[in-house]
Amino acid sequence: MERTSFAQMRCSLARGLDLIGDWWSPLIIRDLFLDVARFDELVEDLGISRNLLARRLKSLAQKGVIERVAYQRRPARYEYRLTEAGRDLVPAILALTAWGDRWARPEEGSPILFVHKSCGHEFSPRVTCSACGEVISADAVKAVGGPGGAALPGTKVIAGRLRASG
Amino acid sequence: MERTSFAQMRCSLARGLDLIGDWWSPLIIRDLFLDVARFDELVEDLGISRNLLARRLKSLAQKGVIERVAYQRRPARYEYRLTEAGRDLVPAILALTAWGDRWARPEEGSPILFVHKSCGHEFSPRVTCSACGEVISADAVKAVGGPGGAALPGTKVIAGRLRASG
DNA sequence: CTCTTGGGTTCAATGATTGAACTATACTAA
DNA sequence: TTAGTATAGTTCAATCATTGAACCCAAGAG
Repeated sequence: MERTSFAQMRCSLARGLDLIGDWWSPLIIRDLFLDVARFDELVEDLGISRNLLARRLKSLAQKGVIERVAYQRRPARYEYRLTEAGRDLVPAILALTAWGDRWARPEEGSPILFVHKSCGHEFSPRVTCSACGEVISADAVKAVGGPGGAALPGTKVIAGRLRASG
Repeated sequence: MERTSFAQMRCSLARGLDLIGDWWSPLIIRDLFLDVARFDELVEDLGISRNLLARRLKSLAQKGVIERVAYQRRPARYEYRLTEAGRDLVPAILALTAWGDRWARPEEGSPILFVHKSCGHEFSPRVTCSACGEVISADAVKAVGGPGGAALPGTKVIAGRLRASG
């Protein structure tokens, strides 16, 4: 009766969630992105249990999203850094943050704002179409089956439908 | 010793995660988006435990992400639909799916592909800057403190830093 | 009047999360 | 020399959540 693993599902969302690992992980990745990178800082910032943080960091490192790096020897001290995969996850996390900001913002206003260094403006992350550049809404997207689709747990019903409608 | 709630954190990512509720929820939302909307279909598609699905659906409905709608009376039968907030979450989920597709794709290829109805092209969801339209990378983003920031659990260290650097 | 369908509940067993206490190493100051 | 501090964890008991299986109930359908 372990928690059901998403790793074997034929769904990139499920497999992505499996890499992330659990509920605290997005906040850990947010913290690493914001340069809160050391064990005790993470405990203090998040209020997470120390043993749980230790396990999460190990899991994220093992999955290749973060890495453990010594920032000094004698005494050996470590911090955690985003890998390439981890940095690539940041925009998706920003998109989720923007959603939270629209639908669950504190009364006092947004906790964090983002500035795009390239253009200098404060901005809101938007999800757009790689083909035409337009902002994407749920209604404008049609899903079609890909070569990796299969009717396994996680996509048992979906796989057949996408193949039929393809 | 309940699971730590993210609802009071002064972080839109944490609050967004709190709305989503748990690990299965993104997959449930994906299924609703793909018109797998009925209780038994969800159980079959995902392989989720029935009692857990029931609790998740209640929680998502209570948080305003989905709604329970009778699609017939006599006998009363229900399906679940995304609310406006739920539909607005879809692009963020697509961004996460695209990340999973880059870093955890099955050997056989992508399980699902997306077509943008407006332009007719298959596409990959991209996160872009609302000000200049450029694709965003982690390195190009600077975070600054907003009016809702506060040094509470979840942002105890971050809040001070963002205020200082603002 | 029995069977099937849809939409759930209830239950025991097992894992995961929590918070507190503890460990270990190396430097620092008195 | 000795006490104290900083960093980075590990160990532990108690509680919570997740799992899978079994069960329930109403309303058609045969």
